[in-house]
Amino acid sequence: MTPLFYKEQEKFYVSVDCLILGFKNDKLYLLISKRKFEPLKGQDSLMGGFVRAEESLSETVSRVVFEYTGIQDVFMEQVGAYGEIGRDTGERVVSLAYYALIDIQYFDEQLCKVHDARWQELDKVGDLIFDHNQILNDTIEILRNKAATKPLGFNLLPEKFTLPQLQSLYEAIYQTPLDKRNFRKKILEMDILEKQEDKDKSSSKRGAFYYKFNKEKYDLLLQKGYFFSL
Amino acid sequence: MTPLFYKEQEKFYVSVDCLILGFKNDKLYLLISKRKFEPLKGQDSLMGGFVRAEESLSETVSRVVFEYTGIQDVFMEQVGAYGEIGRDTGERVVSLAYYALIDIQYFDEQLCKVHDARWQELDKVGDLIFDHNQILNDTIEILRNKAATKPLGFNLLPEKFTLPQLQSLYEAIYQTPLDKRNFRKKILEMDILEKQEDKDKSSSKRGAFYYKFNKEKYDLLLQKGYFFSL
DNA sequence: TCAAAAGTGTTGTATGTACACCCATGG
DNA sequence: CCATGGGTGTACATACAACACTTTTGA
Repeated sequence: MTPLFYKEQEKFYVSVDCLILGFKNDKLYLLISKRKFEPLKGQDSLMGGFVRAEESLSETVSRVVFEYTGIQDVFMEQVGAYGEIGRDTGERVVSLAYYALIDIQYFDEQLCKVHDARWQELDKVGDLIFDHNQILNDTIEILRNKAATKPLGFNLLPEKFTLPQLQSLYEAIYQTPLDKRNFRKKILEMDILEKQEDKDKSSSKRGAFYYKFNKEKYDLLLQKGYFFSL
Repeated sequence: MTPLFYKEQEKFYVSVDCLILGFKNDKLYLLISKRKFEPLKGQDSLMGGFVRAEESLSETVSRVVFEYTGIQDVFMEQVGAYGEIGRDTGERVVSLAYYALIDIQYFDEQLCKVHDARWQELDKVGDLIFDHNQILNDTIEILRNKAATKPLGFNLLPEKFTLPQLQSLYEAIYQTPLDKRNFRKKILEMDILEKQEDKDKSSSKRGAFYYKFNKEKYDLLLQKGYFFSL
């Protein structure tokens, strides 16, 4: 069955490393865990898993994300492939990195104990194993570029969110303060948000109106050659 | 030596697929070849090769690019990983795609016969095997985005080039005509080109001055927070 | 009543875009 | 001497950046 030419080739372990990102308290957090096996057992690590024969790469990512968060159908994108010979000090492993953006309210806190995991502020992540810090840096760069031209951010927020929340999310992504009036003007002009009638009173006495992202409107605008930009 | 946990995992064939791009006659060309082995022997395909145990991924790419072009030290970047289960109809192969930008004057034409390869206009590439058309589309999108913010284009030109040449290159990348005066103003304002004293008279009687890209100047400007944009 | 966060417009500046003519030269 | 591609500047429109006060309401 397998053509001869293939049989002469080497085979490799293939894994995925997942950068699971969440947003709370106006800050971005990365889920990291203590590695469960040798080498470097007990060190901080991204969430990972080996690809199985019956899985596509994205299925592996979905499995890993579900295993560590309890959430399914999350937004994810590929960061890249990492294949230096000595990157994994155990064996040669080619790793495909993906980031996943989750709505942290659905995160199953129990799993932190199960996996010895924790949420770490994105800009305070310390040393990770192997090339995971490199992967993280690459991810942050990609995330910043993508967030400016694609409406990724909404994946990190609940279905209903306020404009101050949305603004602080983008401030966290870009690590820079944004002007409130300019931000609101720009996002509202895009006409992809729907104002709700109720308010979030959890962070002020006056309360801030909830909004919803309208994906249908956004997709329609896309077809008309419209480009998101924040 | 190999930790136990690894041994329980599956291994996979890992290959690289290279999108080798060149620029001539004011057009972008992709190098494609007839596949040399089954399945789909004889069909149009990207340049590819299996990763070897003693090679990093980028070493594999360098080897493949050299094998098919005779050129070393080319500019290359990763496009992504392609790992659907049935993407390669022979066996399961996880493929890492890279694009390489070459100065086509150094291309070894002999190799076309050796590998049954040819240069195909980028916007006239027909059906390729497996998911190679998908990979090509992804590459074009990445290339367009990168070319707008990084000085990639110079990798496709000789060391000395003219502004009309450079403009037609960017027109080929973006598939849109650019205004001559605006283009020249913008690129010259950046102060990363060095005007030479001699002219290229091959395409006009008057002749167009040669310019060189000054990488040192560019790197210096980068440190000062400068951003390339075309 | 007051502290704390939500909400609201205008103006100047910079950047991008559109546009037409003269120049140099080889044949 | 003329056809061909190379080279040049300005005016207008649009997008971006800076900036301060009023509103609401629970404690």
